[in-house]
Amino acid sequence: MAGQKGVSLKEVADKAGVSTATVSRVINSKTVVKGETELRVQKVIKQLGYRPNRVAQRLRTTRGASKLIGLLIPDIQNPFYVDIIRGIEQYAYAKNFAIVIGNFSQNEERQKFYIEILKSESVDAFIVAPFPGMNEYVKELVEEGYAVVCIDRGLANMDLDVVKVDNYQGAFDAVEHLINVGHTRIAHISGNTLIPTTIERISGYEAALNKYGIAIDRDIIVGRNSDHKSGVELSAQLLDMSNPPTAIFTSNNLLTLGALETIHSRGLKIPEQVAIVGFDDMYWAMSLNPPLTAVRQSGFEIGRITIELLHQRIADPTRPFVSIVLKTELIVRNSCGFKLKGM
Amino acid sequence: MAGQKGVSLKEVADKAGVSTATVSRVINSKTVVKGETELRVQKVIKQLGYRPNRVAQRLRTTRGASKLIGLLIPDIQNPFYVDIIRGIEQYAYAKNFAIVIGNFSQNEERQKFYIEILKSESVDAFIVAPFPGMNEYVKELVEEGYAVVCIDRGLANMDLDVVKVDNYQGAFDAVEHLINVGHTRIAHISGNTLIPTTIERISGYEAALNKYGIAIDRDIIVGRNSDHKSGVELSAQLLDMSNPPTAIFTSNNLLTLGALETIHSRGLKIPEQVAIVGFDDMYWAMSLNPPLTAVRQSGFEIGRITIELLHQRIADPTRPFVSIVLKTELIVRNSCGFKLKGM
DNA sequence: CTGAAAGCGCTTACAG
DNA sequence: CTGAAAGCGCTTACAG
Repeated sequence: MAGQKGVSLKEVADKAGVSTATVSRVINSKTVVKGETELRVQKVIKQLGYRPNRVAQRLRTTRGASKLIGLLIPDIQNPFYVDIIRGIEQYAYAKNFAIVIGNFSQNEERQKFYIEILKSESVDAFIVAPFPGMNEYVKELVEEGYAVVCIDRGLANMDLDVVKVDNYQGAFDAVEHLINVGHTRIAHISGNTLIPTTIERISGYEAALNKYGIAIDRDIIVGRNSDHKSGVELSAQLLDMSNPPTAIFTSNNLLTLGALETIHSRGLKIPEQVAIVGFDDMYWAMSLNPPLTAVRQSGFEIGRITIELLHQRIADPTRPFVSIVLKTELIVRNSCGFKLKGM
Repeated sequence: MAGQKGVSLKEVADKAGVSTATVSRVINSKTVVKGETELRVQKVIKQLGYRPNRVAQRLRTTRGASKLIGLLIPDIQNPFYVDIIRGIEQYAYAKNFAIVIGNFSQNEERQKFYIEILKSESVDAFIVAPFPGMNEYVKELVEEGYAVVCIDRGLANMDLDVVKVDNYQGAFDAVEHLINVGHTRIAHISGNTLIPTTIERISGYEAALNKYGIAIDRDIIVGRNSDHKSGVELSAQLLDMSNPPTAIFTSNNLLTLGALETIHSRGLKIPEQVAIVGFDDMYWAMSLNPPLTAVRQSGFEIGRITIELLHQRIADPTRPFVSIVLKTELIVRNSCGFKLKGM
């Protein structure tokens, strides 16, 4: 069980013939240390391969300096969040931050569980895509003085820094593309309407139809959850209509995959028999048949910006809240068809 | 920046009129505390909403009790590893363990970086899918007395607990299925041959061909890296041959996706013009067109078993090393075609 | 510029 | 069964 512990500050101090305070100073370089002393200490540090014990550091220092950030992710199976994690990590790597990930699997209870764990691990700050609705737990975090930045969506009951994407515009672009290519009967499979993101995408969808004078038909706007199963079932429901849509706009990647499964299982041709465009690009979207047309939101970029905001917030807790809204990009591949004559 | 710190042990002790030692005892319940005292302390704990500070606990306790496990993952974008993470997490959730993930992106330098970070975070133990080849860093970990369990592959230079899948048999089954269905000219896109897994899959491929008396043609066994790009390029190379294969067996999910991209971009029909079976199932494999036939290895199960082994190893560091080999399952969907007459 | 000392929040022999 | 005390490995006023 044992295993030798690492070299300690004290050992370095002894060997260098100085106090631990001095060694600590050269490591943190906050106060001035005489050049000669510093060199001597540095040498011993190198010699002994000394690495500060972060646990001890964290116990000692006040919040904001512990170099540990808690990351609360709704679903690690969703590639969108994986991209965000990668963006955050990139920065963490460079800045010697460590990240603890709590994957709460779209479960409020579990979100709470991870918040508790991460608190008792003394994280400096939290990055969270909050469980939808009134989120008392995340709200509490802020009230307790933690730096918090939200991704993908904010809180219903509190202002916060949030970095997200222009969901309205992204949805608008997708649907406009469908219209440009000749569709008029366009369905929308939306997600969990407790999530603001879902609502914004519905608005974008409706706005595009309005712009082109296409009446909105509530029968072909369907939604339940933002998951694969809903995609499978709702697309089936749509396709079963006596007057089925010729095109579907899906509100996220899981829904898209579900719809695709249904469409293929019925042997329907895309885009000839039914066109599809989805929110969220996937790195394997061109391996699909046909390659999928999709609204890309850069999770990586969201991650990068998020951690920058967090950094600022730790440095200045009084800075006003900001909302960063990134542009989406419509990636046109082959799942919507091409412009039809005369439309 | 501040934010009140949580309630401390001392506060609980004061309010309950006992020493901190006693409070600590009721929390860890290692020694006997008088029923009455215990009740009183429990009540105060509840009242104050006290939660032990894990950082302080970790600083104090010897290795093996800190409830923190380091997880070294080669590529968080690969859904196989995501499943493993989920399996591990499930258990962590139940046992009040916390997990720190280091995603080293197939980069040895970065693997080392994370090992250092995790060490200085005083993790109890490591779970690692080691960077291929002689892995001095992981070896060192073991020598320093950390509990280590490997996933997917072991170390070339040291015996260790490892949990993996029967790669040989999985590959064999895939290729045999291709043969049963009528193919004789079967190519193999393999991966990084430094990874034992890759080698085992090649063996399985060859064994299946041998069993049915099909000559092995080195020209159609191609391999470079285990990534998407290699899949795109190597499949193109195969398809460009004057005598191209009628079927391809790909060594992992990324390779499969890459090959699919090439096949679709050439407008080739699957399975009529080229059949494909891949190692690694993906949760969206049935959304592909056609739904992909694949060798499933349960990452979730691997994760679950891994953490159990780790638990045992922490409890008994002298237990002999074991290698757990899980079965794979061939999921037959529609990418290989059906039995042809007369074969 | 540097050291002695206190203390972060715990756990664990050692006494009693 | 319980408490006083030491100590895990650091950092940071406070003196000098």
